Amino acid sequence: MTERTVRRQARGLKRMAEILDAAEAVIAELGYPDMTTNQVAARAGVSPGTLYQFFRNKEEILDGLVARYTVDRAEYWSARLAAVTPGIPLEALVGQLVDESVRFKSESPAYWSLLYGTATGDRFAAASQRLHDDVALRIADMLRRRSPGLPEERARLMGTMALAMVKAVMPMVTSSPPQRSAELVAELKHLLVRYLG
Amino acid sequence: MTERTVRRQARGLKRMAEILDAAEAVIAELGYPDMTTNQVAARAGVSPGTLYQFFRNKEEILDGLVARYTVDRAEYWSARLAAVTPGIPLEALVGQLVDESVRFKSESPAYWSLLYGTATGDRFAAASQRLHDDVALRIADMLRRRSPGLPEERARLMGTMALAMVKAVMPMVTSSPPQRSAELVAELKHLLVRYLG
DNA sequence: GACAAATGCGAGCTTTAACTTGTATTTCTG
DNA sequence: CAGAAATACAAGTTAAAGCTCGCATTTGTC
Repeated sequence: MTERTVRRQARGLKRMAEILDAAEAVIAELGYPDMTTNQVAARAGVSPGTLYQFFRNKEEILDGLVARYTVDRAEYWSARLAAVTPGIPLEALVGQLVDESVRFKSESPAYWSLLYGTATGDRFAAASQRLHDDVALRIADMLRRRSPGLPEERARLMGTMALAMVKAVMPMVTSSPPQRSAELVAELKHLLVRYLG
Repeated sequence: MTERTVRRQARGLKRMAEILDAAEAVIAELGYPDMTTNQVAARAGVSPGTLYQFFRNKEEILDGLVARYTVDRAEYWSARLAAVTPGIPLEALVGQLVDESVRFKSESPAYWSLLYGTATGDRFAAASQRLHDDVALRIADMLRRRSPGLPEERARLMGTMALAMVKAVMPMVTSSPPQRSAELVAELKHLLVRYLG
């Protein structure tokens, strides 16, 4: 009833990370809706009971993953942002960021799988919405660094749109043969340059 | 074993349409994964057994919906395509088509819910892939009508990209307050004009 | 070293949703 | 009209998946 907070030991925190790793792998393969908690437990090398020691239900696993991603991505984009020299040509900037997105997608397919969720339950939608807003804001920051005159409102809108473009093309990129894939990436860069320029 | 084909009577065809209507409504509310066949049957005013008289399993309902949509959309776009005068300014063309997409989306949310499926099982992905390709081809046709010099390959790529852009912005449009929604639509048109021009 | 709390197990409970089955009724065809 | 095929019903079966429970083991603290 009174919802005590549990004092986690080092072992417990490690287990939680292992369970999240397992969930990430399963989501990458099957997507969140088809992920089963027993699968995750088995993959993490623990029993179902142990899983529920750390996560009260399936949705809390999702929350944990999203939280971890958010932190990781914040660090990643901060580093990227700092490395951007203000005078870099737009072509080069877009080229780099798109390439990195493609690379990241192939490394962390679960992240994208979450980013697409729209019609899969409220909690799920809310989680991916948070991720989306976070990334869009970081893109807006970057744009304003490059063009200090850009109004904040406009930068946000452009960030949102740019992210939407990348999101839209990404699944086609990863599910196509290499040549078509390269075509799509090139076209996406071209599109973004025209839009942002 | 030998998979007989059933001779449908008029009543049966009508029932099938009613069941698909019900499925469409449920998908619009909950999405395909959370749709239950019992729900669909209840909404259609038939028993579960009757539903399974016409659809062997849940996926076949999806197939039926997609088939119906494909036919409907083919007719719709054919009519649109014929109405396009070759000399129309790009702004007007894009403006019209985006507006119509927005209107259609608010009328048939299930269609879009299907169009987004990526990580929800093979059959589902294949179905939305078919829808996607079909629409992209029709956009490519339209572009080549306007610009006869455009190579077919290039037109297809542009059609695919343009559809992806619309797809990407649409969920934000319908889940935002009217003012923001209008902003997003305007920005989408601007983006498409810059890209296609 | 002792006690409490955290961790761990895995069999099994419970619910839910896809689907079946047996039977009754309506419609088409000769 | 008669038989066959299609349509209709709803109670019931089944399997899967989320989650619980009782108990054993490990870890941290005094």
